Amino acid sequence: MKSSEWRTINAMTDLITTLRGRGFLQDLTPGAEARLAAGPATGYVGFDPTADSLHVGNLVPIMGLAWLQRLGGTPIVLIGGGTGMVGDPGGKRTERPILPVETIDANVRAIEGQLRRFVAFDGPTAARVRNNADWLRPLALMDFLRDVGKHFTVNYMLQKESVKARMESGISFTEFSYMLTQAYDYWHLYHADGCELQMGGSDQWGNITAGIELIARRDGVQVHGVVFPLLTAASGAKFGKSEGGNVWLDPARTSPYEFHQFWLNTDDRDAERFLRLFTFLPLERIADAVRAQAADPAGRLAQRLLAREVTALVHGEEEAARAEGAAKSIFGGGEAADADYAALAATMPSCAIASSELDGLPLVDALMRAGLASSKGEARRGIEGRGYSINGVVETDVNRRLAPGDLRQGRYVLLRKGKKNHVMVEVGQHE
RNA sequence: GGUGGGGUGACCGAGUGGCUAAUGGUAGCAGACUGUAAAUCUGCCGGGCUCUGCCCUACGUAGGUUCGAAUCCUACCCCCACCA
Repeated sequence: MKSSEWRTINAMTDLITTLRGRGFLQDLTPGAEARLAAGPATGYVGFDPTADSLHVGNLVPIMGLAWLQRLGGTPIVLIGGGTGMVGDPGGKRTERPILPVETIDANVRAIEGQLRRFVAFDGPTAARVRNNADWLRPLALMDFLRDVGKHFTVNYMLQKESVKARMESGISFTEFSYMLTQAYDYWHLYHADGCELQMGGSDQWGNITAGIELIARRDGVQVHGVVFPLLTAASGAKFGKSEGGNVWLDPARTSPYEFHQFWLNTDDRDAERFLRLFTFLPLERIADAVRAQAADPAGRLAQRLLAREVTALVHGEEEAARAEGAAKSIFGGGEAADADYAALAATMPSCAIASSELDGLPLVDALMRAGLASSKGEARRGIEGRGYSINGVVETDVNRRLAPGDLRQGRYVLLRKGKKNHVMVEVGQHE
């Protein structure tokens, strides 16, 4: 993000205006707008520590927090190290597995690191990280029942969509109680950090309002909530999936190249919406890009801009440029020039193979190693269906074996599945 | 606790003794067409192999009947509905 594009506006009233203008506002509690117009607030968003990395599906709330800070507020990142042990019934059709405590703790640390790319941890509105394990795990059951449970009727809880949706398939008492633990989080952050705003996906509405309810009852204070729309791609597919897997922020899970490709492949119908949600670009700049896109759809300028910006935001300018260069080299037509191979290897998914193994390695095995096939049978069928290529040349021989002659730059072989999935096989110097 | 219904591949959902690795739909993957888009059409879609074929695993779990079982029997586990 270029510094010229950062806009620092102090009036907090702009938060709602900005969020609304960019499509973040699904719903907000009565009074939220007036409160935010009155001055900067401290607000929080919770993240589940169910994996050791956040994924693009988490980006909307992350951007929400970032805007909060840019417009004068203090962001709190709440990591659910305690609630992660319970599991939110919202959006889930079935009971969630409960993760071991050690796993959750490790995930908490990883996620915290990733969020540092989006919010500043210094300055007068420095972001704070809180882990609800700190107050939820020591919490005694009797205290919880008295201090939190007493303020809610089961009738109220049954009204919540997240619970209603599970009345058919069943819901455990543990997950039923989830909203109370989240309500308690809000109450705790209100007291410990003066937090007056909670943001989250629209599936969090019930949990957020439960927290507001708790604070109103115990303290007679009105706090606020804002929820973001849940994203679906125009095609109806789940947002944030690619090749059947999540698109992660962790470069070790999703390479910068793949990350860039994910955004580049955005449906035309989603491009504008995504530019507003996932970049800090001024709305006028986005409108320009959309106009250019309409004039020349094949140029896909909006997607290019989106991919460039989001990749830079998550992985840095350098990685974004590298991913863009790799895309150009691979999709520019023809086989990539020899000299490009080393550069491609730096940003694309890759897999290492010992030099002693390469000669004579069956292609089907190489494809498995590269993760481009989940079984040899699948690899064989794919080859027969003209779905795989080596260094840009379609391979149709099921019994094909790799040979030193396949190496480019002495150590690279580019395997491709379909049009878009590439893995750079890199031969190790040793062994 | 009682009565009834049910547990099939990623999901939904057929299938009531051999022709069933199991109909159909969705999702996914690949091919064609394109703009690395959408829509459409085509193929694939449990795993392995010495691959016009062969072998293994699979229809909640464990046994049993049978030449042969997802299909029949027994026990157990789990889910749902109604009643208590």
